This record gives sequence, C-alpha cells and structure tokens, in this order.
Amino acid sequence: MLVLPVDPVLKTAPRTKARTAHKGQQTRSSILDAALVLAAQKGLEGLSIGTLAEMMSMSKSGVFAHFGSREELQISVIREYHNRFEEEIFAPAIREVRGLPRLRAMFDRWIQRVSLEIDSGCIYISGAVEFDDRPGPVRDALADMVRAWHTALQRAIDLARDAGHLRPDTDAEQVAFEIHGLILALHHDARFLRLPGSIDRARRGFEHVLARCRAPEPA
Amino acid sequence: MLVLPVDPVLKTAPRTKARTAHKGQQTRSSILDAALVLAAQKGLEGLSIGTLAEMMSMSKSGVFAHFGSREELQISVIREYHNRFEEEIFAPAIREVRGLPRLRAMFDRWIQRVSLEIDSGCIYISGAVEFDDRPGPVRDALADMVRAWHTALQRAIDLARDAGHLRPDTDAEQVAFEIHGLILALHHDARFLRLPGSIDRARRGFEHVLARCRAPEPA
DNA sequence: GACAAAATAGAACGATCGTTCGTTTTATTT
DNA sequence: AAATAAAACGAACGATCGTTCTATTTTGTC
Repeated sequence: MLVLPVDPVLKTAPRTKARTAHKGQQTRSSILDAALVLAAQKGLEGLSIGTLAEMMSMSKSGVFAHFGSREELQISVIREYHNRFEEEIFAPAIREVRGLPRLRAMFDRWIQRVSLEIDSGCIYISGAVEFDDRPGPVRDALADMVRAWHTALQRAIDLARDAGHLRPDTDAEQVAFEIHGLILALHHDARFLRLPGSIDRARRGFEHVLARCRAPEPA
Repeated sequence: MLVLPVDPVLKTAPRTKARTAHKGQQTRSSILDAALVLAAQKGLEGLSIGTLAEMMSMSKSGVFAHFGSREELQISVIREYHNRFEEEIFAPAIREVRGLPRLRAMFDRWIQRVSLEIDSGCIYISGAVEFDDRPGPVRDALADMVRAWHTALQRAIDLARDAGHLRPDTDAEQVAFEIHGLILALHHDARFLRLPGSIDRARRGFEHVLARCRAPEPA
C-alpha cells in the first residue's frame, strides 16, 4: 500500500485536557478554507493575514493567533491541499484494479482537477515556482508533498508494467516525467495563455505516451 | 521569415535633440542587467527598486527615474529577456536548414538555456505563474512574448513536416504542446525538486515525440 | 569655462505587511 | 453561578514598499 506522507500532527495546540472539540478548531478550519481559496488565486506568497482577516470578518490578530506565524499558516495550507489532493485523486484511483485502469484513473482525476484549477490556480504548481529558490520549511513541506505524489504515480506505472499492460522495458520515471510535463503545459496554456482546447491536448499527449509503452496484444 | 514581436521602442525617453548617446542610456542598460539577474532569482514580483538600487550602489529615486514606474521596469525586463531569448535561441536556429535540423537546433538551444537557468530561474516560466491571474500591461507583454515563441516553434514544426521530415498528418500545435511540457517538467524537476538527470529525461522525451512523428524512410 | 539639461541624491509620504501586547469577550468546566 | 481557560479584539511597532518632491551634482554643448 503506497502512502503519501503522514497527516497534520497539529503541532499548534498544546491541548492538554481537551476531550470535546473546542470552537477554535472550527474557526481554524474555516480560516484554512478561505486561505486555500486565497492561496490558489494569489499564490502562497500572496497569502496575507490582513486579507484573510477581511475575508473572515475577523481581526488580523485573531486570525494570526490560530497559526502563530505566517510560515506556519502557509505550511498548514500546503498540508490541507495535500489532503484534498489525496482524497480527490489518489484515493479513488487506488480503488481501481492495478495496471492501466488505475493509471488511467489517476491521470483522469488529475487532469480533471487541474481543469477546475484553471480558474482558481494550483498551489503545487505556483508554489514550486515561488519557492524554487527560497529554502526553508515551507519549501520543504511543499517538496515533500510533490515528491510523494510523483512516487505514487511512478508506482502505478510500475504496477501497470508488472501486470503486463505496459512493455517490460518501460521506464516509470521517464513516463511520469512526460505525464507531469503534460499537466504543466496544460496549466500554462489554459491558465496563463487562456488557450482553448488545452485539455484535449493534454489528453492526447497522454494517449501518445501510452501508445508508445503499451505491451503488444498477445493476439 | 518568421519574426518575434518588434523591438524596445524606448517609449521612456522624450529625447528631443539627442544626437550623441547620453550617459543615462548606459546606466539604464546596466540597471536592466541587474534587474534581469534579480528577476530571474526572485521573479518579476520580487523585483524591488530598493534592492536594485543597492545592487547598483545608487539611490532608489535614481534607479526609479530611469523607468518611471515599477510596472514599466518589469515590462522593460520582459522585453530585454525576450531580446536575449531571441538572440540565443531563435536567431542561431533560424540559420539551420529548414526541417528537422532547425527544429532540433531550437530544442537544443532551448534546453541548454533552461539548463543554465536551473540556477538562476526562467522569467517566462515564473512570470507565467505570477501573472496568470493578474491582468494588466505586464501580463500582456509577457503573454505576447511567450505566444511569439510558441508560434515560431510551431512554424518550425510545420516546415519540418512540409520538408517531408515529419509525417504529413503531424499536428504542429500538439507537438509544440508536448515539447513545451518537457521544458516545463525539466524546469520543475531540476530547479524545484533538484532532481539530477532531468535534462536527459527532457532530451529523451523529445526523441520520443520525434519518433512518433518522423516520416518513414523512403527505403 | 559658462550655461542648460540630464542624471542622481536624499528625505519624506502613505500604504501594507507580519508581529506583539494587553485587554476584553466568549466558551468551557467545576 | 462562579471560576478558569480559550478565543478574539484593537492598537501599535518596525520594516519595506513604490512613489513624489526638491535640491544637488554631473554631463554634454556652445
């Protein structure tokens, strides 16, 4: 069972004798909802506590207190995004049978998600650009999540090869690289250049990759 | 002759009775050099006049006066980057014979440039992410340049097909999409994830695309 | 060298930012 | 209901930002 990195950990709250869910958790959670929307639009660097407070009709310090620092807020956003990514893409795909069906499900859901994100923005993609030259815990968290997804994708390709759906000499890392490129090109052309038809291009590219790697039918 | 958009225009200086090159042009030019370095590292949004002034050992207002606004500075940087991109990649490639050789030259020089930019950053790529949701003249300028390059790339593919080097049913736009994806994946993996071997992956991906499109040898 | 124009400096502005602090309001527990 | 803890507020700080203004220096031309 392939697993993406561990969960929240919630290092924020000291939480000694808590047994019922305090109210703070709820608001923290809805602040995080708003933060995800904001970060998708303006990027992780554009995540401002003031704007967030305005969206929440709260005071800046009220919002701030839930995270302790802007950096911790950014990391929380990344983790939350990761969780949703896992739920929407990884979890449903893992329920498909191994091999090509599962790989197809992964790509389908991935591309479907990016399609929606044409209007909102993808935190993985924008974050990678924003933090590619900025070392620190935010970059580390982001890189961990992205790497985990890449690993999961490669494993699905490996399984498809082992199941005989792809040629035995298929290089999973190479295939994952090319597929990832298709997603990035889709995000670029659709979101930045506003080119119509980009989704189809990405889908067609995926079929091209598969056509090259597919094992010959044992007719 | 395919041509990327027109040159600077220099709308900044009123310049009525100038006949010799004033000194301002020189410093403006060297400020722009520094700005390109800074923008490559921190992105177009990270381009700060204060930092730039420090790099130049000048006053903020001294730097500012050369551009009139931060936005105009950003656009100037984009235009300068475009000129260099044209010189380093487009111009040498256009001197190759039409068809596959020219297309190969384009990709080779492109990937070579991105390889160098693994350490410095690529303004086209980071800019696309920074301004994908921020309308205005900066975004417009950037999009124009990127579109021009895409058009040039597609035309090279068209010529390769017309020369009989690629299959007659080759979809230039689709091929350009996939090639662009390879470049983006290279930038992502090499610069953000710091994965070694990404350059080879991109090169191999390019060969895969060619293998699919190449016209069968008239043996 | 004198004169005009261009280039640079320096200080200040208003705005926004993350963060801190002390207080007050709201929840939760006893 | 009283006591305690958690949550939210509001004002302020210091820093940075782009920008404006006026003064000063440097440059190019006669």
